[in-house]
Amino acid sequence: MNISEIAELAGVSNAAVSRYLNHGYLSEEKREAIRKVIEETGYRPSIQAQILRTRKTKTIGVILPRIDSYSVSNVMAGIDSVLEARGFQILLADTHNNPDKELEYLEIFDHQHVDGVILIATVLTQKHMSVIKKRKAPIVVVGQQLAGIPCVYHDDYHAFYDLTNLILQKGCCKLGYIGALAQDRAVGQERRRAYCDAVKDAGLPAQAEHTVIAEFTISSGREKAQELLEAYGTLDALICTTDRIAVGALQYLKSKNIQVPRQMLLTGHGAADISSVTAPTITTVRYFYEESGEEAAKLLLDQMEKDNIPVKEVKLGYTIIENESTVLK
Amino acid sequence: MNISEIAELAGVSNAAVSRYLNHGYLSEEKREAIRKVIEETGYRPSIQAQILRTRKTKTIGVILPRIDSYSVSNVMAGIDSVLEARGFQILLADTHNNPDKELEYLEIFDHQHVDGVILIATVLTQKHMSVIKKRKAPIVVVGQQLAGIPCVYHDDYHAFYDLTNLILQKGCCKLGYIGALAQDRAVGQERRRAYCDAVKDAGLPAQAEHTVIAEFTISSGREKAQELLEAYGTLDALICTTDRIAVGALQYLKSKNIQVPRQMLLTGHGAADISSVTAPTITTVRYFYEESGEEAAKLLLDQMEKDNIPVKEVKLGYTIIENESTVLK
DNA sequence: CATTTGAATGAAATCCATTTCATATGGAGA
DNA sequence: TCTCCATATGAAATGGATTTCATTCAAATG
Repeated sequence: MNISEIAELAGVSNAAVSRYLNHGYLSEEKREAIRKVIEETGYRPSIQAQILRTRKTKTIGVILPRIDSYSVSNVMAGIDSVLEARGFQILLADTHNNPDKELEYLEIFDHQHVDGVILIATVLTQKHMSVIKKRKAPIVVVGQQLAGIPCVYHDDYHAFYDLTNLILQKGCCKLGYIGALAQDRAVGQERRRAYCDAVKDAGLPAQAEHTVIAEFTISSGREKAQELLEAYGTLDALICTTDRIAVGALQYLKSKNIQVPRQMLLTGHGAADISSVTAPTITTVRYFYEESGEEAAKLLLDQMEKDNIPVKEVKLGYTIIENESTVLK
Repeated sequence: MNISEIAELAGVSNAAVSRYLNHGYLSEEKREAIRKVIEETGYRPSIQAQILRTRKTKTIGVILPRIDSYSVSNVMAGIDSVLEARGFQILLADTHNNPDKELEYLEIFDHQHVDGVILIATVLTQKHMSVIKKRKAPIVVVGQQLAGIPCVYHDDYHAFYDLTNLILQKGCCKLGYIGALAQDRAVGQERRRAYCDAVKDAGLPAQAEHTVIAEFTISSGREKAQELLEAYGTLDALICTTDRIAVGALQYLKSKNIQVPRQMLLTGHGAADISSVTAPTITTVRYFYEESGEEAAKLLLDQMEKDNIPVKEVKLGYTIIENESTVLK
């Protein structure tokens, strides 16, 4: 069943059928005749032929570090809900945390395939920058700020500045920070910078030294908490860059009989279930992952539909959720 | 840059270039000439044109209930790792728990788009069955057994039969079960059936009555635990169909000063972090989600590559992880 | 030596829609 | 009455590959 057969059955030309499908000039009689034939035959135009001709795939490529992550899968849910409603398909590219794969997929997607790309980024190298800037198809970056590129990111700096201040206001003066690798600018650099600025602004510059780097796991949190405490002696508050790390830290503190929050305050980040079920529950920061996905999808659609619009960089807020681990009774 | 231009530059016909790309008969000289021209021009054949002609998209559609779920995103990671390695792209369809959407996407994917479909299923209606059976393109169902359809599923029955027996062997005789809606055959029906069979086989048929249905949330677990205990009096063990529900139940028990495991044993399912960070930690069942995704992808590829192969139904095992909530000191 | 057989090749058909171009018609405006 | 314009229409070109078919030539087989 192709357009020619339909045309023949309806007694019109190919062009007429195409006009029917695309709402072009067409008399009422022909329109009706074609409608009838299509209904009877159940004809559906070949998407591939349409793509070949129009170069519009109605498909968006999403490149992400790993799908089985709380934040990423939530961003994805947001992206999907917007694109789905607009009739776009999603091509998924999971890089398994391999930054080279990101560039590879960008290249694959670029090569006549998708109408736009959303890149959920963690590490952005110099090479990324140049590749991204050179592309023609619309792109939106999620999770990292990238000057001059449309992006949606979280306010890591102020989230952690506020969080650190919250701790300082409780009277703590020997803080420690468990962070992440600096390669990840948002999570590794910005959060740490906020912690350091906050303690310095509070007149406690020495505290800015008390930082270690962990992986995003419970066991790493356990190890790094130990490392931190052994290196800098007893602290009175521990700020962790993720909930998982905070849970690991809590496990270590418990094993050493250090009471939270009585002897030490503790915070995490992410507002996953995990921080609300420990004893004590852990103070954390909520980001708006799903919303960031939605926002990114909208930004992308805007770029695709209108032309000559300004580059938008969207910074999303956060909510500090204070739980038992920072509340002194 | 299209194939004709390359052909002209290399002084050969279109067909020769196509043969070069597809490893057909070609003399060494022409091969080299074409190679050179392609290298110089950076030519890449149009994927869309290839698809139009060959009807092979090198794309697999994955339909799932929601991506922001622990189990689903892990299955997805498994699917991706296999397909990625074989050069397939993944088209994602998130139904947001709407079974009608599943059929819709199946239809969309069917309409000349993907080489195969993986359906991560929760609810399978009669309509699903008939639609699935009528399809021509290969399909694999994950998470539910479907006689006569290639599928990969977890051994829900034996997992919960074993788990219930584990509890019974500890001397418990007043059990309760918090399950899920029967629409979900694997999670709702099979697990409950296993619980009921186990208590009956142990000579405690009355316990089979002690069941309620919850949603997959912590708060629902809290409510339903209350409901169960208020309806049937004090029990000595509670079997929950997910870790989240178990965590909710634990919260309720704590609020009532019922000691776990001293006064009541408690189990969950899923082996997510959440069951390993509560106090006490909760005994749970691990499924092999990522492996199920991998297996499904392999099954699909098999179907696509070989013909006339038997329908395979793959049942994957489980591991019971005994934590503090069932260990009496 | 006659005859298969296999490798090598290009012209043309094919996949299936959209779009351009040329042409026709009826009505509005000058 | 003469333009001009919007509507209506189909033939043919287009997008860019793969595949069939016919043909050639050389080597292998009997």
